Amino acid sequence: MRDSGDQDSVRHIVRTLRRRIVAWQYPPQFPLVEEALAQEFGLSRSPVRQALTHLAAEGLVERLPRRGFRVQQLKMVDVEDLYGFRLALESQVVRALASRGLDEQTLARLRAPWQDPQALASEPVTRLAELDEGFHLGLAQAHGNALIIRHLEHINERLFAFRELDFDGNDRIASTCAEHGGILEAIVARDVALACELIERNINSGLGNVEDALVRLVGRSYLSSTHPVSKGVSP
Amino acid sequence: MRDSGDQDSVRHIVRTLRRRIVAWQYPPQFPLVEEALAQEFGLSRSPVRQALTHLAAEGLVERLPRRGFRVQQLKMVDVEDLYGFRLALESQVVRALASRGLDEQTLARLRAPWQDPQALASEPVTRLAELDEGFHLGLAQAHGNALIIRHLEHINERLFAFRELDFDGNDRIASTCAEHGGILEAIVARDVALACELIERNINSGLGNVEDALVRLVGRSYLSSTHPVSKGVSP
DNA sequence: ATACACAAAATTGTATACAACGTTGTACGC
DNA sequence: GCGTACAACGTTGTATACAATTTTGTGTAT
Repeated sequence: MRDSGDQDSVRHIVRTLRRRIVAWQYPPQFPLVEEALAQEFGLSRSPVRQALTHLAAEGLVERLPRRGFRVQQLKMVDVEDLYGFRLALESQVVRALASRGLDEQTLARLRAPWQDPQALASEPVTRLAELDEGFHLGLAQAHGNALIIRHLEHINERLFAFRELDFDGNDRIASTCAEHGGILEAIVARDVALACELIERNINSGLGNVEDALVRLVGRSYLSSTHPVSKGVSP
Repeated sequence: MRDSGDQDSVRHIVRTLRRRIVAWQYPPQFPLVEEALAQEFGLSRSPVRQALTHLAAEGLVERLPRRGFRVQQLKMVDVEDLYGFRLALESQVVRALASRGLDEQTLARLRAPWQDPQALASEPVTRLAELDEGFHLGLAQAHGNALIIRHLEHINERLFAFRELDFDGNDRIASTCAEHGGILEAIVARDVALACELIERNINSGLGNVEDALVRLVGRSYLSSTHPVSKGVSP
């Protein structure tokens, strides 16, 4: 019976810790002590240390020279940077697709889930978030740049805790359908500028929703540090 | 006398190995054996292993489950993906800058090195590559997205071996001056579409040059898309 | 009470030991 | 000669030990 995995327990630790961190199961700045984690996973410090090194390279934890690893707190400015990064990648994808076209089959596959807003209304929020991720990732896969695809996946993982906030309001479903449909239309019409404009609006509305939802949900206290969550109250 | 560094030997190993790998001092697929590296650096396997884990996360080496680390070969398709990735980031940067403007001071600093093509002609190629990197990074810093900045820096490191190939031809200097000047002009004129178009042309010409230079230098066999870099003649 | 000095505890960084696994070379059977 | 079984070797994966350093706690002097 293979207990912890036939190949690598490091991967298991990485995955588990990553899921916990992005789901905010640790408070920000929480110190991840090697020995404690080793004991919890029933392993020694060696694989734990490797996992933490990996997570540090991913940016999920920070490593202080002789003081160990701490969970990296996502500040509001980080969320904004992530969305800006995502916007850069996706607008490039959409621009390229609009300029070189999209085959029927891919188009149909991307369009399918967003044809019927009525049906989507009864889906659970998690499912909506998955479909949304699938749409954006599908565009990137149609584009084909492996690096961009990988980074988009990573962004999705990093924003895991926020993905459901995007679909908070009910009217968000209808507008998402409209936006996705519009983007595909613009691509098919080979209208580069329009497609770019629409994806930008789509992503920015997502960011706006997340920001609003955050302020509403957790208040300004949780994510504040350098840049407070609030958009407006500067001295 | 601090021998290997006051804080972390891992960083030293990472930096050293990274420099070697991007400078092609190892043949592709070269196996990086922990014990051998440990002996070379005068350390034990633990820090070496951490360094390799880090490099694997960066994509510079690949890790085979129970068979260790090997240097990841840059195939032509990877170079293309890197340039595509870079294009995504930079065109977003330029678009944002063009739509919100650029202050005089930054503008002057970015423009300065490219005013006088004559003077540049006498600079060594390495210096030209540095200036070029400085221009593109400067734009990103003016934009301000920390993630984008970090990724651009990483791309530059990854493409280290190619950076001088870009300035192979002599007329490349003049055209680079023209292109950079044009980009800044478009930003100042708030012409988003033009700025985007120009940065795309600039980056793509860079990719083209690198591809041409590669084919000229090492032959098409070296970096062929599917094939690993094997110096030996294939059957 | 506060500040400083110093010792004790906790934690990281590194080294080493050992077991599990993969690879390679060789001998044997066909 | 060719293919397979098996042993010897090399390498990774994990555990553990020890040293260096930071943090914490305590006692004393001001």
